[in-house]
Amino acid sequence: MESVREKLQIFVRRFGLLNAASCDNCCGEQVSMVQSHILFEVRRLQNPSMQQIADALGMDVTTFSRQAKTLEAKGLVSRRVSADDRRVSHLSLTAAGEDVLSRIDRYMADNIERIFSSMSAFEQETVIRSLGLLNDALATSGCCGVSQNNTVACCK
Amino acid sequence: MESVREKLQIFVRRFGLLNAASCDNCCGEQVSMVQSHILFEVRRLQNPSMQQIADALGMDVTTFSRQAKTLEAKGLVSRRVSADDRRVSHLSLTAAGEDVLSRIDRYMADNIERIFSSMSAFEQETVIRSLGLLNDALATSGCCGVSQNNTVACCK
DNA sequence: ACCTTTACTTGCATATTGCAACTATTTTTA
DNA sequence: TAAAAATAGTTGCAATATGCAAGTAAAGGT
Repeated sequence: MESVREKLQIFVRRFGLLNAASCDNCCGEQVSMVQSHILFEVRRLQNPSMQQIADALGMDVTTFSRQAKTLEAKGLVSRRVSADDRRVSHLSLTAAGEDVLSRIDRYMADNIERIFSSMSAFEQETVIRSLGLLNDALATSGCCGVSQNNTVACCK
Repeated sequence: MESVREKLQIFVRRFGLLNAASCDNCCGEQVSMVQSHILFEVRRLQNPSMQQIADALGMDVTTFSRQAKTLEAKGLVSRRVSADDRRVSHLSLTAAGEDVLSRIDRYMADNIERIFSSMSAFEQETVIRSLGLLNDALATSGCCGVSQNNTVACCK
């Protein structure tokens, strides 16, 4: 029998690969997979600081700093120093950045649609509800991305 | 409203982080995250060839070759040349490898239990069934890990 | 004013990755 | 059956990603 862990592991891996394929196929050399995750989060959390994004992605701020610089150089994000606190920089998508991200969106949406198309309407709804449940449970349990000092890395 | 894509993306990222934490927390310097995925697959596909594992993980064979060498050097997997075809090497877990993997298993199982504990029995069952549905749908759709030449990378 | 904390950046050393090119072993084919 | 093509896996190499330690600069606390 397949364990829950196994199901999760395999699902996550497959979706990760889909994600990678998405970067490759619709914006080729433009962005790497981490970079597409960054674009995704910049849009999701509106006007986030560097630290916020790094936390959301569970990545080291120093690594993030460099990736942000790269994305800025590519003209996909822009940076604005906060008026309140001049230490913090807020990132936002440029028009080009939004464009890249929406191409990725479209690719993912197509694939998700194809994936879901093999299910009945009822199944689809069940699956979507389950994903919501899982996300809530993950956020509540606070056990993802917990580092040794017990700081939660990602579950905002 | 949160889109399905958003739900999936976030869930996958969180689980990925949990996975990373799992490597860190229970076998620290021992194995990286990709390496734990490799151990996982070596066990799952019994006596797989190099190519098979690389395919399952959607990774380049050359990268895999090096990772395999590292894991062998660490004494976590062992390699046996096939009798049928002396080009292929089959990998298997050593006792040490099984040990590491089962520590990761335990860590993951604990976390998964904690995550699921906030749900009702009914919800748990729904979620687990949904994961099965999703995996089947992903495998059927053949859209994960499809590279430019249309070869499916992972959905065996 | 001084000390501490916070946000972010850089130096450095290491690890990961993919492509092209290589060896070794089948398999095909002419 | 000998030569050609395909397959499994390995290296060279150059690019990229990563994390830690140490730095700068700006707030905040006392």
